[in-house]
Amino acid sequence: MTPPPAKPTRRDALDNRERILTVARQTLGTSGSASLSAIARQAGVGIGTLYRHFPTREALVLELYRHDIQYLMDRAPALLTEHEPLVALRRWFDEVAHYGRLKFGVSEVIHAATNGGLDDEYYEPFVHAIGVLLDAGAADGSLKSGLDPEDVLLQLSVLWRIDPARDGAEERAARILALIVDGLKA
Amino acid sequence: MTPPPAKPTRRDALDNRERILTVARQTLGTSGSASLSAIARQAGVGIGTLYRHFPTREALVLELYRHDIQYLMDRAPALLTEHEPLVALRRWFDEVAHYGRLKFGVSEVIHAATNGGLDDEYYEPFVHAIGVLLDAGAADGSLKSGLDPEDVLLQLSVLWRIDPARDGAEERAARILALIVDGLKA
DNA sequence: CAACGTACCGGAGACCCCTCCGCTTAGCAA
DNA sequence: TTGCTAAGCGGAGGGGTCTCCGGTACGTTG
Repeated sequence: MTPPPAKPTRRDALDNRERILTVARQTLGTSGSASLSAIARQAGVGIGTLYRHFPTREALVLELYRHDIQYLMDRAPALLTEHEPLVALRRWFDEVAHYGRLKFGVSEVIHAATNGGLDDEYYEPFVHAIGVLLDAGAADGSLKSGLDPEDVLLQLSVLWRIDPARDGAEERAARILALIVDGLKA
Repeated sequence: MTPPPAKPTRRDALDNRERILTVARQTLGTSGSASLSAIARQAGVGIGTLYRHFPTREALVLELYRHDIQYLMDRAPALLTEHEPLVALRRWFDEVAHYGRLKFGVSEVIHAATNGGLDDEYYEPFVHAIGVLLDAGAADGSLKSGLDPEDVLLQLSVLWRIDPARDGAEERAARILALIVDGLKA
């Protein structure tokens, strides 16, 4: 989670970047699905400008939620200081699931991220956070050892495929998390 | 897995349908990503005609693999006659994973199917097949009881997100399947 | 303060998805 | 055979994504 990639130096460029982010926060934050062309129009910039600043839709959304994601990643070690590894793991999963359900759009993005196609500026910290939890669990014998964090992240990505609008979405997420955790236990 | 939905009655309609499927089998079957407009053009029909016959891209692909999918679904009860439930479950998972890795495009489709948005003509049999396996496992005590087949299908859908081109794709699929099965055990 | 190089702008354009609706024609009925 | 009619055709059109490159203006340098 390094600073924003290749911050523009010129003033107008920075202004544009901010305007785009402001508009995106409103539209993407609420609807979840808004055309990039519409965002560019509302922000008063050309479509080309938007794409230069944020090469993909994911890049834009990730930038919106940069801080939140950072927070989630930091929670992994924090939870480990408060709970036993197994509990910490489960709590962290819950928090991730809960967050993904709130902020529409993040789901799609993390989904994309787990595909590996994304710049791993976001992928790697995610894998790292999981790795920390898995290591702790392996150390105290509650989890299998030798687990691959990427495998687990992939399993987690299923959460984003639960339609939050449908009834019982939350329960389903909880059930699946329980299954995943059971599979990881030693 | 009922007969094709709403078979057209007129001859020209049927001809068009077949020509579309023939072209699709070649293009989608090999590349996996081909524009529907290109398929329509190659098949010598208007884009509107293609969309009338196959309302979505998934509908088209699913039609291509109808028989294969049917075969997979039938394998579930068949495996149960040859193996203990737990083994049958694992074997069936393997077959599904293996098949999905071969036929490019199926992945996307089942992925979409698991979203529920799809006509459940395909979704339901899938859930049913899993249900049969889960029931057998619950009956002999090797699996948890009360498992929701839809949950399991959702977990399985993660398989389609493993890039088959990347190294170690097969191993990763196997690892994840093992984790899933472990999570289902009693 | 002028002038210049380049970082950045912005929209036209290529391509795609999907819908809608006026036109065509297959197949039936007289 | 000759209508007739609705099932079916097909492409124009609206909206979207993403690229590319001629033009603009920022900030620096003399």
